Amino acid sequence: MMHQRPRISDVARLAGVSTATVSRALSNPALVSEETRAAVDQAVQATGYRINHAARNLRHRRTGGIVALVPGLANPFFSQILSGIASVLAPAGYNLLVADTRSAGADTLLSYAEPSRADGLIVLDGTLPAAGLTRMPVVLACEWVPGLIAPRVKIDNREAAAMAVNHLADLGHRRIGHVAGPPGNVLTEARQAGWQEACIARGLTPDPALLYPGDFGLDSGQRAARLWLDQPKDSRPTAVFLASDEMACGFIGEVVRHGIRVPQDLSVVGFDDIELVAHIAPPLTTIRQPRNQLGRIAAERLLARLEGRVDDTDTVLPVELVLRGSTAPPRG
Amino acid sequence: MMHQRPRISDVARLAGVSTATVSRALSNPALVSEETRAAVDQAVQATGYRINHAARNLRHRRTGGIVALVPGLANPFFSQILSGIASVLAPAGYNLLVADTRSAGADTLLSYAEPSRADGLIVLDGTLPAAGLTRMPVVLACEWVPGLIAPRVKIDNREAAAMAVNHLADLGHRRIGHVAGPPGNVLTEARQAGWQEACIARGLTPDPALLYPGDFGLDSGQRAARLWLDQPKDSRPTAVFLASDEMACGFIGEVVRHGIRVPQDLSVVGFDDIELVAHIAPPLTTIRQPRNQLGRIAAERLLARLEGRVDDTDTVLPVELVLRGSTAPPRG
DNA sequence: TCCGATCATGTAATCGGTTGCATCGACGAT
DNA sequence: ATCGTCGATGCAACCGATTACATGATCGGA
Repeated sequence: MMHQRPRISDVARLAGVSTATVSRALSNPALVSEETRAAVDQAVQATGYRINHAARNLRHRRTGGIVALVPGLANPFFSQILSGIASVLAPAGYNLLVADTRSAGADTLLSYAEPSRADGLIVLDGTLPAAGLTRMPVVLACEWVPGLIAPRVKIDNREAAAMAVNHLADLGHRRIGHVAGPPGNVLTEARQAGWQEACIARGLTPDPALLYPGDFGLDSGQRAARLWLDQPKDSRPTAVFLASDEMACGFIGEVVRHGIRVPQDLSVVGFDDIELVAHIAPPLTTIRQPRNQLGRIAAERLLARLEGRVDDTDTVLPVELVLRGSTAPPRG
Repeated sequence: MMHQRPRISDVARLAGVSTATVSRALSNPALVSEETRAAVDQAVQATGYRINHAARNLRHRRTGGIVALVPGLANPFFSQILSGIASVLAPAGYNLLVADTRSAGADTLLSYAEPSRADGLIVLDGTLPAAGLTRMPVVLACEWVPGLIAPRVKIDNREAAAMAVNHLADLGHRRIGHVAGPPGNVLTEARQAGWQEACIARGLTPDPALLYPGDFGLDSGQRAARLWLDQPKDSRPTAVFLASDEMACGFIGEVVRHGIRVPQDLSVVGFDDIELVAHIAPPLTTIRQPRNQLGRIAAERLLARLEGRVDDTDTVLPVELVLRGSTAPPRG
């Protein structure tokens, strides 16, 4: 009678060889003779043997897992990056472990950065403490932790913001507002700086009255819209660049509800190009980030690092201004 | 000079006890004396010892991981369920492994259902073969595999569809269309059946001309809209119930682009209540699914199963019809 | 004073593969 | 005929923690 699950020694006994030979036949077939290989294969079939990963990993001193630290799993923006990551890791034989940095305590998170839990880390959250992340190979994707030396895969957020502003300025807008991301976020800072610099470069004033707080979420876009609606008509911006598409949706939804027409009365540019915004009314003009590719490249660079190819350079992916229906020249 | 990472024997030597005592002090402190515990704690501090999970798991014959099989990680619908799952698993000390059933071969997927890779499985994809999934504890969430005996956490899709139809019928609509999900999907079938039955119950005819193919995706909503636009004005439905919010967005975007006004010319009801649809113009009337809760409960039931509490009943969560701006009485 | 119960701790087997080293036979070269 | 080489395989020591069992100390009770 067979015990629980068959072990390698069960296969060895049935094939009439040692466990060492079975192991070699399975993981490096070139090392064993043709006949032995056949005998082992048949014994594996007969017993229904499946390898025990825990045992193999213990011996190999690796886990076969990669952790992705995500600030908000429910966020469609990050899930598309995750999708890119998964599409690279799965074929490479790695497990993708996902941890939400929002719903876990700091100690829990750091426990993911242990070599016995995962072989590497992909960090999508720039607000984590750099200290805890140095114990294993790390790649930063999209966001990044200031002070942490590790390869980054990202876009040029400053330049991207400038593209948005330039587009609006080209249309003739002179007062271009900005709804920023959450305070302290590296993306927030880069995009806001890009907005400021581009305004100045075009001879426009990035007045504080044109800057609205936000946090990338839908509701904060709505709140920004209320602030905009409360401003006197002749001093409020005729165009707004928002640091995320979600905020842009919240913003447009709110102003439209108050009778404002987009783009006739107000032009709006978003950021990210999440799938949905091509289909809302009006379709959103936005900056497209190659999210899937971003995830894929981050994963590839981490794998390269695990194979010993160390390369601390940053990868900067190109963005694209997608012109749709939410922008037009100002009235008058 | 310390070797690589400190092992339990390093701690033992420093504390002047055996490895067994260290193990006990760490995992079951009640078993050791006060002084020993203090000595061990101090030695742990001094060495910076962290447990090796692979070794512990090998001995315990468990992995500490739960796999979620997701059809399309990038889909915001699923990522919210994942978020619920993660919020339960992390505090319980389990790793969440995510695998995208779309981007992996069948053999790869089945390899996730091995006891040495994970302790349990949460299946969000109803199109998987039941055969491979029986090797470990499974819970089905949202979608389910027909023929697979395992607890299901889901909503009453028939009833939910009926709620949508009844709402439209109450408004006075007599021709109510339906854009279905992908063929063969269990949700597609249940929702379509609910639409049919409710129509009949209200004395309406679920004419085949009122039924449009779809696949839950944005584009298929757009395609359905083109079909609708091509129909003669006096025979096309005055209201459409779509099996997903994404399709509803694609549908509305397309008809609005052709000068149709929602809800004046056409009423639209979606399904899911993904976050964004509250903010588009017009805000979408839809069926809300408690996605986060769905994930949480699925995870809790799996954990219960892992602790030996077997319970094969289904959990049916309540849905809610959310009234917004995309529905109104028909003209005339 | 002696015995059994109780508590703290150590010894060593165990979880299940992997792999360095040794062994052995066959074969080509000298 | 002899030696060196090479290919195939087995032996046994790992990887690092857990835990059944054994041991020894302590203590209360007879």
